Amino acid sequence: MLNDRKKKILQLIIEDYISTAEPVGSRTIARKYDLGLSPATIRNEMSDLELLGYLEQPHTSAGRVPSAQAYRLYVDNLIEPGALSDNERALINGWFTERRRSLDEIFQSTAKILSRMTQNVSMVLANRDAGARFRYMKFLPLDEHHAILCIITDDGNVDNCVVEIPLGMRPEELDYLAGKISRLLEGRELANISEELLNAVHTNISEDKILFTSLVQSIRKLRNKHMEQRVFLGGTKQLLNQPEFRDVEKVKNLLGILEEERVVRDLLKAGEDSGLKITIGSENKFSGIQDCSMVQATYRLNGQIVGTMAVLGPTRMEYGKVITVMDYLHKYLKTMFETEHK
Amino acid sequence: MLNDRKKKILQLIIEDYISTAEPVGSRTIARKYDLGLSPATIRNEMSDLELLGYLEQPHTSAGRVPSAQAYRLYVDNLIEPGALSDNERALINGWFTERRRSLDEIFQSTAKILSRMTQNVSMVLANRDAGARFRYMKFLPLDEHHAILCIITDDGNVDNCVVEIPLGMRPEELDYLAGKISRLLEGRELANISEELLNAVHTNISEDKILFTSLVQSIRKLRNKHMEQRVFLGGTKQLLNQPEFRDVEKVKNLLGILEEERVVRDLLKAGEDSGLKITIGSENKFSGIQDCSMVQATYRLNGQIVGTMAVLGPTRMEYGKVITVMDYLHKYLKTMFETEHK
DNA sequence: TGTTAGCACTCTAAAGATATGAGTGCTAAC
DNA sequence: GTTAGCACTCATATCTTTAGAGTGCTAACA
Repeated sequence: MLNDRKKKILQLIIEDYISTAEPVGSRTIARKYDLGLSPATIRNEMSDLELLGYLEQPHTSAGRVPSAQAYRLYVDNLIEPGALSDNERALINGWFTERRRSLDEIFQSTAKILSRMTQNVSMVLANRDAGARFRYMKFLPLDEHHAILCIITDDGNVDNCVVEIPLGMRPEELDYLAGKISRLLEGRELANISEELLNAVHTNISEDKILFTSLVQSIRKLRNKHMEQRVFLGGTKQLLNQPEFRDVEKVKNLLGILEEERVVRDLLKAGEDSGLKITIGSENKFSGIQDCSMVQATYRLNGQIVGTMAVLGPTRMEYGKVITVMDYLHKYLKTMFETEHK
Repeated sequence: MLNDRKKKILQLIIEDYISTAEPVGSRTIARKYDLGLSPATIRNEMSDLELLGYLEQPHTSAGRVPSAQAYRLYVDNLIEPGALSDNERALINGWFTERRRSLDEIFQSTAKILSRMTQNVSMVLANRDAGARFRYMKFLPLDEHHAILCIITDDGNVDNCVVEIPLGMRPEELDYLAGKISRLLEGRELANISEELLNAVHTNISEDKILFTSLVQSIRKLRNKHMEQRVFLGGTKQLLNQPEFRDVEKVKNLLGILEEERVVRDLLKAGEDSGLKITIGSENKFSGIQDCSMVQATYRLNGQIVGTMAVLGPTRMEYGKVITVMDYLHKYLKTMFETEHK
């Protein structure tokens, strides 16, 4: 479609615009990059590129700005995947080791790093071990009326909640109950502990109806809690570094959207299927961010979606850098998870 | 010191400035509020107030703006504690019931409500049950090499972590160990489980040195985790609604400070002793927020500090409203905690 | 046929000039 | 003690001018 020279010029314009945020003129290209062409020639080419829909002019006497179509071509064909500098790599490693006690903190760190490295807002959607299996449950006595119900999954996670128990129930009885239920649910993926199964548990055992209703309720609650997807945001501050958000109104607008966890969740879920997804400007169907671009990467472990991370920013985004960073983070997380889960 | 008329005029100026963020002129006061005085008279009074250090002029032909000294007088003497409207009360209750499964979520909601109601940044420092007592510990078997160590406190909380155990150790042995340690620590406030005590536990029991070192380590870790103070922020978005933060640079500045959890923690800890503390402008010793005011309230349960909440904003802050909201939240949280802990 | 120098033209953004108006301080009269 | 009147100040808004970056077009050149 475009000859090599046009492509080259377009690429330079895009990259110049990405780094300066200023409309790019023919002279700039001629001066900054040694193409062996005069401004006039470049001007002619730019004129063509505009006609083809790749460039736009904010006004007659400004330079030109890449269109969404140009960015699309750029990320699909022109982009050259870069590598992180040793410095950056060290920075990332440092941030990660700073805090990483729990899964949540790892995801939070991921969001933070992503935003720091890309100077944009980052979002991480963590699927809490959807594949975890029920191992067993156990009661820990608390006082005469209460015990703590613990559910242990095969990845070594414990979820617990307080349940009410009938007065005078002995520990052995509780152990017996726990064992009975455990045998029914053992080895099940939490995701597959359906309502039907819970109901089956309920009817199957008839020792103490009232206690059981509350127990099944608690199991359900813990199951949901364990499976809950969590959203982590990063870089609402970096946002302010982007010239596009010099205007406070725009910032408010975007922050308003990000504040709604539900919206962010939907946004991320929408792009979860493909490994790497880049949405440019109005390609995105969510209102309010149609002048933004989003780069999203979804990661799996044994086929299961572990999480999805995304960077949201102006269409003028360092796509190459973003992809490189995400790639590095992916590898990092991968080894981290694999050693963790042995 | 000031006669009643001066006080009244000063109060009106402060309140007008708080609500409009514009320097207040003598005519405005005369027109808006029916004092039975002409602008000229008010002008004379204002001139006096300026001489006394209560008012400042941004420039000759602007109105006047209250000084820090004026705000100090205002919060100490002039302020009239308001009441929340039914509407606001309903709003708060709604936000609280929206999510309140865990302690953390309650504190997070508190921060959110505080910022929404006051249109300022809010901070909540939660002392995780400093008074909780060790009840007992228990091992939940996981696999051949690992068990989950659970520590149960008298408030029904369970903290857990995975510990490595020697191959072939039987559940009964683990139970025996757990019992032995539990007897040593039982009834102790977690805060009082000192390093010495842990060392005593360590030397006291000589069954399996290596296992024990790791166990004591884990207990220490869980103790620290349980006692960890947590910081919750709210309303970084509301910040942008304040005219003082129309300038993106200022926003960045403040957000930069709030991003450092350590700084926020120190900031809040500094004002923890008194019940209600209002710091105006440069009264605050922390750099970067010296053109801001902070209203902070610390709450106790049985003498123990449960948490401290604060609102940070421009010196032009609705002090009355902030205090009213905090007061309401305090009562709300109090009943919530008391019913929770019976 | 592709490339380039030259030049008139366009249009924004910065700089400068002018006008408006809110607010003050002071004086003199009530 | 209060107030009307008036000159004065100064930030802000508006208009005007200027400078400069960039374009499109034409004509000449390889």
